[in-house]
Amino acid sequence: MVAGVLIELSNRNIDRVFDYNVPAYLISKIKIGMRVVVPFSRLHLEGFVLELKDKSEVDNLKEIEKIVDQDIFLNQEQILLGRLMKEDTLSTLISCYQVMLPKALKASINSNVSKKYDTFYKLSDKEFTKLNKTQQQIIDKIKKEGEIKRSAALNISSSSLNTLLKKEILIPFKKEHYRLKHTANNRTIHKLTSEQRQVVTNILESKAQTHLIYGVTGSGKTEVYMELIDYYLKQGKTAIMLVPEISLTPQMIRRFEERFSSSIAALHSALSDGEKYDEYRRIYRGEVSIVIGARSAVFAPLKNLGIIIIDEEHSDSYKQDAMNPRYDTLTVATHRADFNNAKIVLGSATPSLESFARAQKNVYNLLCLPHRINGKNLPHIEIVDMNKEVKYIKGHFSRLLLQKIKEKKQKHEQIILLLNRRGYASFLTCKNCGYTVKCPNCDITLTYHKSSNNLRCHYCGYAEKYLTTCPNCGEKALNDLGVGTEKVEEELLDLIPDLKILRMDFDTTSRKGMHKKIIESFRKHEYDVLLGTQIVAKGLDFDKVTLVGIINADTSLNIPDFRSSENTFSLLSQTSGRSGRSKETGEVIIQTYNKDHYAIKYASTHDYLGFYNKEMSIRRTLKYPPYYYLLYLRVSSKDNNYLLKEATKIKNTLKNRLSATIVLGPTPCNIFKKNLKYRYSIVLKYKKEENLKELLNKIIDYYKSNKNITIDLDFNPIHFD
DNA sequence: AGATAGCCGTAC
DNA sequence: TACGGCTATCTC
Repeated sequence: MVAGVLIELSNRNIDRVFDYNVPAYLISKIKIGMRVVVPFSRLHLEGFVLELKDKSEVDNLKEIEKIVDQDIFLNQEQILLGRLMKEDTLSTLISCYQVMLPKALKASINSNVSKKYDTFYKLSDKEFTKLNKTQQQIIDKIKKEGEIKRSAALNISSSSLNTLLKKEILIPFKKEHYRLKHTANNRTIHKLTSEQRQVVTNILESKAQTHLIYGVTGSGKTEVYMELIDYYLKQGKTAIMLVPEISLTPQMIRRFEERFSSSIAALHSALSDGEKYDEYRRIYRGEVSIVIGARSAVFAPLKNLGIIIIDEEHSDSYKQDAMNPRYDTLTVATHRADFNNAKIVLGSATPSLESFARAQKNVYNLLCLPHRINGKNLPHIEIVDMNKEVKYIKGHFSRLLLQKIKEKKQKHEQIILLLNRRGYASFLTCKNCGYTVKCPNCDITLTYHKSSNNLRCHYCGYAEKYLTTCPNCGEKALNDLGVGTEKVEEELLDLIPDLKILRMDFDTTSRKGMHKKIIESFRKHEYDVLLGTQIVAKGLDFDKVTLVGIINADTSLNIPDFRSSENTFSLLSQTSGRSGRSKETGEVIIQTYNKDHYAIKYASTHDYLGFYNKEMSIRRTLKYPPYYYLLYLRVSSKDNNYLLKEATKIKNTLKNRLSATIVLGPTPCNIFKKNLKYRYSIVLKYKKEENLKELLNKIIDYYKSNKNITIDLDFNPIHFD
């Protein structure tokens, strides 16, 4: 027997099947989708078996060395999905398969991610007489429960236990235990409002594949999701529940565990490799029927999928853009829905323009939840014009915001403050000559990290010591111009000394489990204020929060990105939505220097539709999504002259061969130099272009052996750097 | 990715 | 003619 194996190296020259003989002793074991180790050139590499056949066209085949994992391998659906993803993204096929499996499964690192076991005891069939009281206790317990965990038996008596073991009355055995604990459920079911019920019924009765729930913050989307999932579980099907980031998972998991008796698995980046490994195997073995997780959970190998829910669908975390394959979660979900005949439900208070436009065109089924479930109105939003306030500003705070914070504290209510750090980093600039400290490898400003007191490059990891003297002019005038949550916390404490402030940002949440801790202690009202970056905008649900303050609404407006208005609108709306979710009506204060900007205006009146219409007209004029598709093509090389020459050649080829496409560039990338390589981008705008992928494949093929130039493709890009 | 074979220039 | 550097090719 011969196996066609796809090798783990992600290189376009070898992104195809290589044939190997299957040794006799593996013939009965080997299956398509299994990971195997094969000799390749002088290397021993892992690969996936994609074909099994009688003979090969090639002579002198080498042999498969071993099977990596007898139990976990790509199923038929995943094999197909990989091919579709390759077509979608033009990435290597191997990279598409690699994202589907947690990296802990890889043979080379498998050695330190092992299964964990507990020791249990059960009764042997040995006759026994004469037992003392504690021994009898142990025996009784085992008779009642069938088996007993070692730790439980030790609670009774270790010496009695040892005697029983010595007499071989008890036999020890090992049982795997999964690292992540999932708390038992209490079947808490909230009764749906009639509005929620209607949405559920509509989705279940509709023939559409994809549904968009446009529901204001606090409208109870999660209850709708759970009700839908419940329906499919009762049909014997399974469900995937996707959330944007880890920040949402603990809360979501808790609510799901309170409701469902079937087991739930969690998959997200905050899990250790071991935990991921365990969770993946639980899913694979069919021990769970609901998977909750971030982007990559869309690949969860659940069988008989009934529904995929994408919560906060506007979130940019659903696009993988830092690495190949640059896939889009919704596209993957659609392939899986096609395969399983499943439904997709998107939900958001601020749907992406792309999704809402599709809903308007009836490509998606549109459902609305216009009211909050607590019956209260959406919070009242007040805009503070910081231009007029300028004389009175203390630190970053206007008079109104400060006064409101004091007021709420007095009433024992809680406050969330958002420091909008999108497009805003902490960096050092010389007051004397204007010099900013940059990375020697990448053309970007180094970011100042207070915790480690050094300057770090965001892109390549380069770090250098914190400077005080300017290397350019020699003056002691280097200054930290960025604003971090630490600085704002200091300011606020100066102004209101007895305020209890809890910070939540990348630095405070990077340690494992910290995120959950912060949320829990704020929920217990151990603090008055939760001060954080974007992370506080999403999905958090605290009863006592009645004031949300947005310290600086503007920074994200200034990013050179066609989506900056949309992102700002959605950030403001989402953050505002954290206020007044329970008994009290909430308040929101937005501090801005651009009070007339439409994103801020529409956000302050909770007018999604108004924003949508305005933004759509701009997108139409400027030929941006959803009117046009975008492709971001980036070329990079260490040789700038050569690169520019080749980039121009590529641009001309595209321009000459594509009739219905707008070709822009080549332009130096926002990060012109990264990791010692220069970068240019070419942007394509198109609606329908039959030959696009064929042509792109030819271009990629032409350069695939050229080590001096790298081509990256990103369809429907989110970031342009 | 990493090894190798082929092709050029130039150094002695 | 011998060696180094560059590039294209190959790995079942």
